[in-house]
Amino acid sequence: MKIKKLNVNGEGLNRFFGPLEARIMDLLWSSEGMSIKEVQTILNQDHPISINAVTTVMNRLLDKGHLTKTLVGTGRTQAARFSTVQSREQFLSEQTKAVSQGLIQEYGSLIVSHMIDALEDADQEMIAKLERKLSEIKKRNKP
Amino acid sequence: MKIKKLNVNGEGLNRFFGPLEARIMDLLWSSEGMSIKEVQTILNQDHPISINAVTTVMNRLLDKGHLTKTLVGTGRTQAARFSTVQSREQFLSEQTKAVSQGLIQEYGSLIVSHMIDALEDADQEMIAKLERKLSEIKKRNKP
DNA sequence: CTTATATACTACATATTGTAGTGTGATCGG
DNA sequence: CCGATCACACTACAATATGTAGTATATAAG
Repeated sequence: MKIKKLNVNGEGLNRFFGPLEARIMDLLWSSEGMSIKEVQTILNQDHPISINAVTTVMNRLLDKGHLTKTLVGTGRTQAARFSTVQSREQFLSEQTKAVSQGLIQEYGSLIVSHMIDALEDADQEMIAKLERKLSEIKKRNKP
Repeated sequence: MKIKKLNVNGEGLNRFFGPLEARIMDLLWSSEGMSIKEVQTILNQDHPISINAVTTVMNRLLDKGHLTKTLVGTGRTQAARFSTVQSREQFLSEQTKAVSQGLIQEYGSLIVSHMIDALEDADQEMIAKLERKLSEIKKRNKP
């Protein structure tokens, strides 16, 4: 359930998945589980996609441990529901944590500097949050 | 000269390059340029590697813009020197900056939190640096 | 029993990376 | 001056990841 490669470009889930994989995960995170057919129907509204393509990719996500499958009914009425294993929040948290830890360990102050630079253009909120966290750490480390 | 994928696992240059690519870049960054043969000779001391493998990978790094080639002499005495385009520092700075910016833009406070958590176990020095940077930003933003 | 449906299995295309075989041009030794 | 040798290029192949599609299977409806 851990991603190996991070797409440096690309937005949102595309950082962790291929384009089709990302759209599928997105749909499943926005629902309480869907059948392959349901996923295909929705994706097909954007641009034509075969049910086979969707099936393969969903099974791959299953193999990788990102999805689980629950069989409901049999045969023609069988509508296996695919659901995500982690919530979107859990997933993003886990992945970004792994990336963060790796980068900090590896590149330390270099990353911190860049992060700060990136923060300058960003939210005041975030900077405030950073300050609070910092003072927490200080309190904890040298009491 | 921008890396597309970041290997979430792996150490050092292996985050940005494949294993062989990384070893080659490392050698070239530790020298003032080397010929293919020189690189192969050194790599071959660790484990056997053909000059062809080295040649191909170095030419790929050339194609990607990570290396430059300067021809010296001709024929059998021709020893094309391959050198890095950027210094290791420039390269790492550029790449980590790209990654940082992307992550901050995309995941904002989530990344900040994880960074901070990762920092807790890390250097006091770095935390101090972070504080200084923070107060700089504050001064600049609300004077 | 035939057919439609939901899904699986298999196969193929592209990109990336590591590896190796063969080809080419030039110089050196005899 | 001709063949061996060297440095390098070009091409090809394997493995992996991802997107796509053809065919097969199981089952329920009629």
